[in-house]
Amino acid sequence: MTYSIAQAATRSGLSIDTLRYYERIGLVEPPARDAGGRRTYTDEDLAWLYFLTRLRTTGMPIRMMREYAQLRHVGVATSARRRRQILVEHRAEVRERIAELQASVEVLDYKIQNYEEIERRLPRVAAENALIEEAS
Amino acid sequence: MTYSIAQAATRSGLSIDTLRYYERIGLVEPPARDAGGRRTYTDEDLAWLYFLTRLRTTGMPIRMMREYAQLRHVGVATSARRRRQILVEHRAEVRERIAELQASVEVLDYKIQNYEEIERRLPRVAAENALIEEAS
DNA sequence: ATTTGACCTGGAGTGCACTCCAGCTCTTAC
DNA sequence: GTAAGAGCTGGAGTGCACTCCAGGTCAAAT
Repeated sequence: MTYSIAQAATRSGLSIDTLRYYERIGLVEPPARDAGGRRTYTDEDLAWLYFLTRLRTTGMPIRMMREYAQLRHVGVATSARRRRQILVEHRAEVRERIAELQASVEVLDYKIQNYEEIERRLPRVAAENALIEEAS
Repeated sequence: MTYSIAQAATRSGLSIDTLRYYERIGLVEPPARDAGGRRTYTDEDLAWLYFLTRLRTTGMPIRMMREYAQLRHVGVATSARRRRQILVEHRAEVRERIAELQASVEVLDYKIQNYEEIERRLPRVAAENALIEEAS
């Protein structure tokens, strides 16, 4: 089973242009072509695209994805360690990022609570609010 | 107590250029100036900068931060509701983002485990690895 | 008095990750 | 056999969020 570029785009959630762009910059190996010169993506290609979208979701910069991508082609024995290392380091960064976001959610919670208090008082007293506002 | 732009930069974690940039685009009110025309930041200014960095951390686009920033200056009564709404919506997005990242961490965990298995086998059999690799 | 260093302004430049375009070819349906 | 539609290429353009720069002012230290 193979897929046209349009199908690959739909299934991967990337745009057709992005697919070609990723190929240009060496993030994906050029897929096979059909008789008319059109790209044909395999399930394996799609699996790699899926993994790339996961890495992208986590904010991994393209140049790092490219390093990883290119290690795939130098052979397992020589690069498995390095690839694992990249993922382990990146996972640590993602975990930090999650912690940062959780801290930010707490700040948002606090601010939102503050506004709720303001709104509860608003119908009654308007002058007070400047003070409440300042304290937030 | 007031702070020079260099001090404000250090304390907020933003660069001097970014501080001036934020002012230009209306994210922060122009701070007071000293006799020589230099910016002097108050603790209140710094508190706002801190909150901005929290919003930035969560990936809020600058145009939304600006909408929020500008609502601060139209008065509490008229904008508290809208501001709360912005924060509530944004908090929902941040929570979604956290979930996405957690899903990605799981994918990373899986891949990393796979590499660990490969590495355990590597010293013994090299030919096997291509197969193991495929399966990942 | 002059040198040093921080700060000022308006505007240009940068890096990233796409996204769009013109002009072309190739297949498919009528 | 021709018209429509999908895909092709190389290259230009976009939006975001800064970041840097030239040329100037101002205040404190020597």
